[in-house]
Amino acid sequence: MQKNNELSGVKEIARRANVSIATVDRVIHNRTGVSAKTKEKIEAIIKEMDYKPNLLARSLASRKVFRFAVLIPRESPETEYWRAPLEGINAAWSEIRMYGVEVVFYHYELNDRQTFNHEASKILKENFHGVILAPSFISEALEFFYKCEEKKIKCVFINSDISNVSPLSYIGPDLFQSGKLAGNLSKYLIPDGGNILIFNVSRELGAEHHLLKKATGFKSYFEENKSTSTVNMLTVHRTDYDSVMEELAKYLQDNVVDLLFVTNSRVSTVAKYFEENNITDIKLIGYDYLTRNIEYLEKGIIDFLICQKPIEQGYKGLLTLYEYFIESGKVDKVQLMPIDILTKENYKYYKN
Amino acid sequence: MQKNNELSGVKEIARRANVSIATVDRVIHNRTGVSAKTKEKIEAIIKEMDYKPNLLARSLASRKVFRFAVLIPRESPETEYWRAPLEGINAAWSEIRMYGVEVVFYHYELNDRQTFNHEASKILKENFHGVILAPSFISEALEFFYKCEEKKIKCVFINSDISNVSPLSYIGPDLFQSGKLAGNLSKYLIPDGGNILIFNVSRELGAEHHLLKKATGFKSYFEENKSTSTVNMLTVHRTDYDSVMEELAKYLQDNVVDLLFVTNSRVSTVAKYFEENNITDIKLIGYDYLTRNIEYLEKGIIDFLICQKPIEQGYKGLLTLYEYFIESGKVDKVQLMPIDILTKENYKYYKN
DNA sequence: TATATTTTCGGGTACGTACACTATTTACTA
DNA sequence: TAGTAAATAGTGTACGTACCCGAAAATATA
Repeated sequence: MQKNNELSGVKEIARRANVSIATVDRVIHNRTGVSAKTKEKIEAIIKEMDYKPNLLARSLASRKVFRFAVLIPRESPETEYWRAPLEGINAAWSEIRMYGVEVVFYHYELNDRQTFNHEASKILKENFHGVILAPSFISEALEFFYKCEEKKIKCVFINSDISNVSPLSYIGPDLFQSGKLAGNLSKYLIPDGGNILIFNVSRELGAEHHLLKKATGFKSYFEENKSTSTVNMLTVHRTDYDSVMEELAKYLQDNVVDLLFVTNSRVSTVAKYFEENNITDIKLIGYDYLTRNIEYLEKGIIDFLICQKPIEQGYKGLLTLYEYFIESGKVDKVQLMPIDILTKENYKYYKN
Repeated sequence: MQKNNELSGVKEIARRANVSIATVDRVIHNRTGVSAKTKEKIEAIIKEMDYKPNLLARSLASRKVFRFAVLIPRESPETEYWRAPLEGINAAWSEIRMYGVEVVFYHYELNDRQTFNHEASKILKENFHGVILAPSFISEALEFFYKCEEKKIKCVFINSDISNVSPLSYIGPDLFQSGKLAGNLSKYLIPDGGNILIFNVSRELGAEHHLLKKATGFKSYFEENKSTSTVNMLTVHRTDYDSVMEELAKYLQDNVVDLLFVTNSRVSTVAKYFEENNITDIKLIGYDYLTRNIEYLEKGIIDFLICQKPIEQGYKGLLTLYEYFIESGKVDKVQLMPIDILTKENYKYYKN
C-alpha cells in the first residue's frame, strides 16, 4: 500500500504554472520577487488545486524554532490546582515538540504580586514568540500584556480573563455563568427561601476579581428566579486552615446557613472544618477536581464540585499558539470551557 | 532562531557505530542483514542516546499508507446521535491525514441487523489495517470481530462494549455506572419512595444489551441505597412517535410515575408526549446532547441529560488506531468516557 | 584454489518543502 | 545605448528517515 501518487504539492503547482518551485514558494510565503502576473496565476492554481502544504515536510525543511513562555502561579502547598494546567501544557508540548516548539516555564506566587512582576520582566528580557498567561493580578498583568504587544509577543490568557483587552485568545471558564450554575445547583440541595453564604478565600486582593465574577453570577441566579433565599458573602484574606476556620466559625455563630458556596478550590478547607465539627446540615458547593476536594465529595461533605477542565486549558493554550504560529491558522478569540458538575457518583469518570 | 543542532538522529548513531545509515536503519526496523555484533553495538548506542525517531521525517520518507474502516450506524431521522462520532472521526482524520491515513466509512441501519452483516462483509473483502466498530448487535459483531482477528485487522470498539472479547481498545461509557449516576440524580428530583419507570425504546432486540446495562446500573443505585422507591421497566420495540406514545399512555393510565428514565437518546419522544399532554409532574432523565433533547431541556421538560462525549469517542477511536500503527505506541485497552450531567444552566457550555 | 552463494553493509535517491545562492530579465540612469 | 541597479526567476542543497540496489566480505561448495 502506497501513498497516493496524485500529482500534488508545490512541484505540481510549479509544473502547471510553468515556473520553478522557488517561485511557487515565494508566492506561498508572500515573499517579494514575483511579478504580479505570475503571482496571480500561481494563486489561482493554488486555489484550484485546493493545495494544502505538507506540514511534515514544511517543519522538517524549516529550521525555525518557536519559543513560548508560560507564566502561571506555582502550585502551592494549599492547593494543587495549578498542577493541572501545567500538565496540559506539557502534554501538548510533547505532541508538537517535533515541530520545533520550545517552552520555558515561569512561576509566580499567588500570594505575592511582586513575584509576578519579577518573572514577567524575565520573560520580556528573552526572545519569545508567545506567552501563556494566567492574569491573576489585573493591573500587573495588564502592564505585562501591553509590553508584550509592543514587542509583538502574542499572549494567550488562561483561567481568567481581563476586560477591555484583546489577547490572541482567552481559554477558560465563563466565570459569571459558572457562578450562576452553582446557584442553579443549590435548588437541588435546599428548598427556596434558605440562607446561603458565598465564601471567598483569597490572600491577595488582586486575585479576587476572578472570584467576584463567580459570586456575581451566583447571586444573579437568585435574582433572575425571584428567589426568596438570602444570599450573603464573606471574604477572608488568609488561606491557612486556622484563619479560615476562625472567620467561618465566627460567622456561623451569628448566622444560620443552609448552603455554602466556596468560590474556589479552597472548599476542602471548609469541608475539613465541617467534618471536624460534625456539621452535617450545611450543603457545600465548591470548585475543582483536587484530591482533597474529591475526598470530601466522596464522604458526602461536599455535595457538588464544579470543574472547568484545567488540564485542557493548558493543553489548548499551547496548541492555540502552535496553530497561530506554525500552522498560521486562525484562532478563536474566546474558547470557553465546559462547566462540569461532579458528584459522588460520576467523579471517577471525570477527566480534568 | 534555529532548531537545536545537537548531533542526533540515525546519522549520529551511524557515525558513532562506524557504520552506514542504512545499517542503523536495518537495526531500527529489525530487518535482517546485520551481524549480531554490529546489531548489538548499534542497539547499545541507540539506548545510550535515547534515540527517538523523527516521526515527521519517517512519515515523509515512508510511502506506507494505513487504511482504516469505520462501521457504525447511519444517522437516522429519529436520532442524530451517530452524527457525533462521525464528526469526531473526521476531526481526527484531518489531523493525521498527512501521516498517510486513509479512512473508509460503512454504515448500517440500527433497525436492521442484516445491513450490519452486509457492510461487515464488504470490509472483510478489502484490505484494512484496522476497524472502528460500534458493536450494536452482539452476535453479529462477535462474528465480525473474530474474522478480523483472523485477518489480523485490529478492532476498536466505540459506544458499547462486548464482554469476554478483547479488542485493541474500547472507547465509550461505562454503561452500568452511567445508569447508576442517573439513579443518583433522581434523588435530586424526587423524594425517596417514589414511583420510577425505566423506559427502553429500541427496535432491534439485539441492540438492547446496551440499554439493559444502563437499566441495571440504574436499579443498582436504589438497591445499594436501600431505597423504598419502586422501579419498574418498560420496553417498546417501535421507535416512531405514535407507537411510543401509545405504549406509554397505556402504562401511565394504569400506573403512577414520578420519574421516568429513558435509557437512550429517544428521550425527546417522551418529552414531546409530555408537552403535548401537559404532563408536568413527571421528572424526566435521558441521554445525549441532541438538538431535540436540548430543546426540551431548555423548556424544563427534561430535567437532566447524561452525555458521554460521542464526538470524542470517534476522535479517540481513530487516534487510537493511529497511535498503535503509526507511532507503534502502547494503547489503553479501555478508555472510559466521562459521565457528564447537563442541565438547563450548563448545556450551552458543553462540548459534546 | 577457484567459484558460487550467502551474509553484511554502504551509496544514493526520494519524500515535500525552505531557503541560500545564482542567473536572467527588466527598468532606470547617464 | 552602454552600464548599472532592481526586479524576477531558477538551481541546488538540506531537513531526517526509508529503502532500493549493488559492492564487499564472509562462508560454503566444487
